[in-house]
Amino acid sequence: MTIKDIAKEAGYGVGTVSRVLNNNPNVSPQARQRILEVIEKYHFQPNTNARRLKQQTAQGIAMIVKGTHNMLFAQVLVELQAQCNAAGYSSMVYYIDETDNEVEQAARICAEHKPYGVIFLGSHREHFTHELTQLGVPCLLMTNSAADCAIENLSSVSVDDMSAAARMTDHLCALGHRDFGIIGGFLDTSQPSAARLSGCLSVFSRMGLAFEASSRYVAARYTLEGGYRGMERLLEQCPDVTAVFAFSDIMAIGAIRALRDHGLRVPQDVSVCGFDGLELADYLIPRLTTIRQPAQKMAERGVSILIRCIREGAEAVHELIPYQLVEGESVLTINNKEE
Amino acid sequence: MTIKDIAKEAGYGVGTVSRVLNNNPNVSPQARQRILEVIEKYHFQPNTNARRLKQQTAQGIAMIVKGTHNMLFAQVLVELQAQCNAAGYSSMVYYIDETDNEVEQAARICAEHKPYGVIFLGSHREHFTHELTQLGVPCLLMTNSAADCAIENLSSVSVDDMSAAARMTDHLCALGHRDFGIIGGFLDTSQPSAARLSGCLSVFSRMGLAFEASSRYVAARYTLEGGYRGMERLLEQCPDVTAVFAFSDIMAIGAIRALRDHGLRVPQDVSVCGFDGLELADYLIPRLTTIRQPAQKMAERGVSILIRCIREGAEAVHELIPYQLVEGESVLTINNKEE
DNA sequence: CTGAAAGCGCTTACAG
DNA sequence: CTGAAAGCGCTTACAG
Repeated sequence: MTIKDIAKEAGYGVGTVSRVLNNNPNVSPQARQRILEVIEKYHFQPNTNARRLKQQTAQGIAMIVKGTHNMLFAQVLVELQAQCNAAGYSSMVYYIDETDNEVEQAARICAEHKPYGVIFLGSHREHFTHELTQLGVPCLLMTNSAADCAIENLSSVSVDDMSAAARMTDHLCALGHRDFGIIGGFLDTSQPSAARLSGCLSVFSRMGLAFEASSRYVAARYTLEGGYRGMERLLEQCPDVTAVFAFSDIMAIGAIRALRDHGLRVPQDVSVCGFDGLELADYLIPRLTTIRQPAQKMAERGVSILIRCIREGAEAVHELIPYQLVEGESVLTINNKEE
Repeated sequence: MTIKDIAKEAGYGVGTVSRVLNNNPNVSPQARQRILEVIEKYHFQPNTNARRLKQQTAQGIAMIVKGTHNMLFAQVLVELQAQCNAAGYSSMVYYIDETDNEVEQAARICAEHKPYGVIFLGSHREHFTHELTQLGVPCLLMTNSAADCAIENLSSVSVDDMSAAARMTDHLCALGHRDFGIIGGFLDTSQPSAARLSGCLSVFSRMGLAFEASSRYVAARYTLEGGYRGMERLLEQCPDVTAVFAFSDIMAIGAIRALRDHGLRVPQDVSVCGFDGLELADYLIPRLTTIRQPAQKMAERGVSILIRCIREGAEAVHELIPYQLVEGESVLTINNKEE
């Protein structure tokens, strides 16, 4: 069933059928009505490939998400889609494997779907090379700064990871904590984890605190199980910790469960804080002390920046969004008896 | 940049270029090499629309997800994608608004992308009419039975909601509970909630228990906040409840937090159980007693069924997957002093 | 192994 | 307002 069949059945030419399909006003009411009838009768759907081939048209905004397990991404994604729709762009989500090269995948997706722009959620820094410019469309990295990539078509929106981690560390220190454990991502691949760790370290050094990273920083996946196992390793390697900083809320949940399974209570025995500020964090018992990355605000800024790049050919920008320290119930003041 | 430009630059015809693009063996090594060079030089990507227009080719399997907030869907989705990839199909995820008509959206998506098949996660039963057959491809509804829809191209894979809810209710009764509250979805739109409620009711009536649905069944959205507010309403309407059955784990988390905020502990004061069996349920404190819907198993069966329909034109089937009652720490035995 | 040509289903000036 | 025709970029028999 093609436009030709419709034309024949309706007794008009293909051009006229095409016009009614495209809401072109230059069609007589009776022609329109008759053609609409036939279209309805056969539930005709014009071939999009042919249509696009002619129109050379693009397709909204592609969102490439690395890993389906990240709840922060899920939250940001919802907001991104809402913002895109509000701005009149359709959006398309592509989940790719955590081990895939997102830039290669983006090239494939651009070739197939010709989006106006591409948004990345999650990234391995090493993949973001100048090859990205060959995509030929504006790109945006979410929740992760790409300022130091210096790729001309790549913008980014994120919180200042280093500063946020430092802020949380300061908070814990102010409450009397001195013996820290950290559960974060793998430093060679997770840029945000590296930034957050350096934020923590800067506070430690300012406070004159020793921090044996080899035993007190545990690298794990950003999952419940990662947090759980990471906490178990911390308990082995430095059972004296009074405060554990998990670099994601999900990891923090895993860590809290591990502590409980080892007979320790949060926050009475050990304080635990997270990072992300998921809605979930606010419903846990204890409510999680965490750094909130404002998903809606980030999405709003991200889409706005990307659209300026698309429509006006604006230059890439790297924007930092204010984070927020959320005080929950998972962190307690400590009286350091040793001091 | 088109195949024609490449052909000219390489000194061959477009046919030959097309052949190397498609790995057709009928190309001399030197032609292949030369053409590949030129392709590489310009980073040429063939136009997918043109390609598809010619090949009339389809595109893997479309997954239409209603609402981005459902964690069970997120889990199932991951498994579905893995299964599709393993079977050699690419997959594409389309999130649609909770208020959208998923069948209309599916029609649009089929017209645009011509998938081999469509998988629905989440549904309003009323939208699943015989219009679905006009999609012309096999469809599959996940986590929700479509047996009574009797649509010839629609299969489904789900647990037996009624039986699962009855099983959980039996379990609670066996532990001595008599005063129940239920937090579920809106019965007019959520088919699974209706089935689960009827499972509960069947046990109540078998046990000779009165259940005033108007006050003891609270309808809410399947969200943390829905669970929280639902629990608050239960506390108002029937403060005597000893056991609360939430029809999703996420709702259960919200309910537990609400109880805590009203000075009640779980499970010491009130028992709470969920439904879904998310990985998260196993990391909460207390671990959640829940019905596990085996995401991996369901995805495996779903994809296998859909592929048989696609490849062999097999008839739609409606398969029930065994659920599992997971005993966590959120439910306690009760001594009914009144008896 | 290669090229010229037809055709996929549509849109859009162009001429009427 | 309408139709005939060109052409979007590719693939694929067909003939050599």
